[in-house]
Amino acid sequence: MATPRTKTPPPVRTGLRRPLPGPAEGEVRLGELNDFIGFHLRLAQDASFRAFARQTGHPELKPGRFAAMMVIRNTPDISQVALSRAIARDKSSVTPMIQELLRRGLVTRRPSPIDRRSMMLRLTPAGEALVGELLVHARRHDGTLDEIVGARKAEFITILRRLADRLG
Amino acid sequence: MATPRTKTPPPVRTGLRRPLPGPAEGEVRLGELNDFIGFHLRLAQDASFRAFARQTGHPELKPGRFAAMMVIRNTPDISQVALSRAIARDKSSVTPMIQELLRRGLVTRRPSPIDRRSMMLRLTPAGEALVGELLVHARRHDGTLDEIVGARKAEFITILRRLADRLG
DNA sequence: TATTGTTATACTCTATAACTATA
DNA sequence: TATAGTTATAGAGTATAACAATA
Repeated sequence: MATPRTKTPPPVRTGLRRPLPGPAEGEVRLGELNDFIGFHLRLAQDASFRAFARQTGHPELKPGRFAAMMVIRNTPDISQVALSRAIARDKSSVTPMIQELLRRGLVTRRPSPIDRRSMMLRLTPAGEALVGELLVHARRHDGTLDEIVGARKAEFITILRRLADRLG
Repeated sequence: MATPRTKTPPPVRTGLRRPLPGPAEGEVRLGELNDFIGFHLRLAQDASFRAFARQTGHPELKPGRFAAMMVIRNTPDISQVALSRAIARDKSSVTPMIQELLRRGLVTRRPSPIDRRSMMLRLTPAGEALVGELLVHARRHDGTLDEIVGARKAEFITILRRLADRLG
């Protein structure tokens, strides 16, 4: 307080968050939290997200973008609203996302000839290339998850899907 | 553009996000995304989070706060760093969270007699009361999740825990 | 009337880096 | 040297509401 603080330079944002240590053994007691599915869902999703961001060499492209590009790739000429439903986000959240992908030359937008309100999205060749590259990392990442999940992968995914479906 | 837009009033933030519709059947093709654990983890976590926020009558208290309060309740005199590890967040993320809980009279902070750098956190009676109340909703929420998950709940949680542990 | 997409607006969460005080 | 906690700073993610164009 007595000494004037030197001006803080803007922190460098790496976008690559380092892994955070989990709770140290015996350090804390979670109590009933231990029985809550929601709590563990959050921790697992968070860890998975971080691990993916770390492993892919593209810290600027987050899993959310990757998922959107995958959907566009698998459903060419999809509209923004349909995309927003597929990734469970509001359409107003999709707009800036698509704008970024457009700016980076990864997707194209063409007006639909059928419905002049809506736009048809497609990946550009650059977009296809990037998705292909990210897919390598995504597969490796999911391979890691597979090992952790074990033999019951299909059942595990079924349950996750059921959760997402029924809670919507 | 031609017509000047009337001044937009600041949007009302409810904090209670409405449920978003999932992908409509047959509308999109997710392709390989369907096999990725990470993708379904995200959708399930997101849906669970929203459902919890909707059901509890306290839109101002998010699951993150609830988890933190539970940890403090179960581990009285825990330090902020230990808490940050328990909830897998950086200590700098804990500071504003604790400040909010302090301001609202839900926790107390006392300097540790052993280590004068660290603070001991506890719930106030008001904090205990709030946690107790939220716990009712959390239990109901998790009961819903239980039904969806089915008989294999224990195994399901074990897998989630393993994911969080090994990906850290 | 309803829907697609955009814009204005703004909140929440979270992190990094530097800093102070202790250890 | 290392750790506990704070602060300055800032980016990512996402939402609500109103709007224009179209259905």
